[in-house]
Amino acid sequence: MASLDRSLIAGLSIFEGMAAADLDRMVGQARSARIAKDHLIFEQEQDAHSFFLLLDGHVRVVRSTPEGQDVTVRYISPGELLGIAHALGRATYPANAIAAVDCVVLAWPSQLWPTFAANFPSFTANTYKSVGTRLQDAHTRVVEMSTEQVEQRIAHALLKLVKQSGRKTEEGILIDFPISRQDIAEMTGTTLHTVSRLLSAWEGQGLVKSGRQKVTVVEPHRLLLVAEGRVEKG
Amino acid sequence: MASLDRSLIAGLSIFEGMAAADLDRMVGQARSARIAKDHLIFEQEQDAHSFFLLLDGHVRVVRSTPEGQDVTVRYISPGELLGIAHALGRATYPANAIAAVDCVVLAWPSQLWPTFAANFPSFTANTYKSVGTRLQDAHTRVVEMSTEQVEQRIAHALLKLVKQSGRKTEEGILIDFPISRQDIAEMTGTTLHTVSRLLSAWEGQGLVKSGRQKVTVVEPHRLLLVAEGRVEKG
DNA sequence: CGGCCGCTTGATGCAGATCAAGCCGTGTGG
DNA sequence: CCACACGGCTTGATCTGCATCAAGCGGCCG
Repeated sequence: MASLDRSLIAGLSIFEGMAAADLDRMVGQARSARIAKDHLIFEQEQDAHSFFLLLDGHVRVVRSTPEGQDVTVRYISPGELLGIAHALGRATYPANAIAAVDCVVLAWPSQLWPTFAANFPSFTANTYKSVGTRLQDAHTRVVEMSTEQVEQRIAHALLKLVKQSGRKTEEGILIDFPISRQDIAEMTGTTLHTVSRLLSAWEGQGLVKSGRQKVTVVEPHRLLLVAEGRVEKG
Repeated sequence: MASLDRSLIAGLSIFEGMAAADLDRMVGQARSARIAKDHLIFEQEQDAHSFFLLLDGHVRVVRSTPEGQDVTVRYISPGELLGIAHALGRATYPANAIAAVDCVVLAWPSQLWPTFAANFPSFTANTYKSVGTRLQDAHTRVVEMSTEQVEQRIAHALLKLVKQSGRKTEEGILIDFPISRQDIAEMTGTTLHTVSRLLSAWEGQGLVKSGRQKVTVVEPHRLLLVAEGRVEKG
């Protein structure tokens, strides 16, 4: 294994406020791994042996129901933690984590968590702050599902993805990993058919451009109007 | 103010593992308050000056949308913390907290949180464990809203309330605080009309008994079958 | 005693799921 | 290097669960 170096992680906001020596100590206990596209990083219900930091790539976190329906909980971007079940008092992973593209992660054994929590207070505080954000996000999503039409939910989902992983191109802002109609449906509690129809309609109005596993938002501002339900349907 | 005593809080699971002296230290910095039914304990968007422990009563936590629709995030039972925005890196409360009945709370100024977090590690760990549970609950709710019919969601909601605040009576298990059709609708993303129709139907089948702001689950086991969608409609 | 709040119940409408059929681009194996 | 199979997408037709609209009831509280 190539030796790991604190330069991998210094500068990530989750490590903000940590001394260089402490960063070295953390990196020293990590192993790195590459995960090929479409492979699992961890699996729902399984023993939460490790927690992870995504260094490169994009990860989809999916909860599967007993009936076999999948619901996407969130997408993880580089610099974020995942699989921190132990920090939240759980012994198993609550969902599947799937590499949306080839990924690189750092992994620590879960039993190190208590030591890290005791010795690296800013890391701990930063982690819980991000857990707080996730809790807010989850509640926001419950509110959206309770009060908004499908059209608004899909618009909100695209805007969230754009904010999180948008890359500027000459056509607009591209969501920077492969994402299918089905994936968007699983984020918004609808079907790929409805997503397809709406994207087609929006493409007709010049709001977005999209293709096979690819979505570019051309007019974020007008899409936001749709998301907020402040637009009449043509 | 009557003097507060650690016997108020010793024995609550959130304080498990704490020394008596530390409990005294925490209680010593709290003030207690009574909140009359239907009054706000804290308000969405306002400065999160305090966090609270519910000693007695029941609290409804509600997010209001800009359009004025309300979504119930959760119900709080005695022994639970609420308003811990600061612990999650937020400066304002994310929702309204409304006393469902007359309540008694302990309140601590939010600026004490960092001290508590530094000095009372088991309290901190217990708190984050319960935050973890809330995050799981929120995700479960997103999954339910994405995959289940209204009928199943309402059944699940009633079973959750029964588990959390059920009181055995001769007729069945009573949800132990006033809860209206509208309240249940706000928990499940539906309308009071639909809730009313379903409760009437279930009453006809002997599954529940209900009246003005009152629901008793007569046959939890059969209601669970409904919740899991394993029952054909008569 | 009267008004209001919580509840019930019928009638109607519609957003979006489901059913169905076919297209296109891409990667693969012959 | 081509064919073809498969995965992702589109688009029409139909169906339906639940919201919405509408009206009225009853009991609790002031």
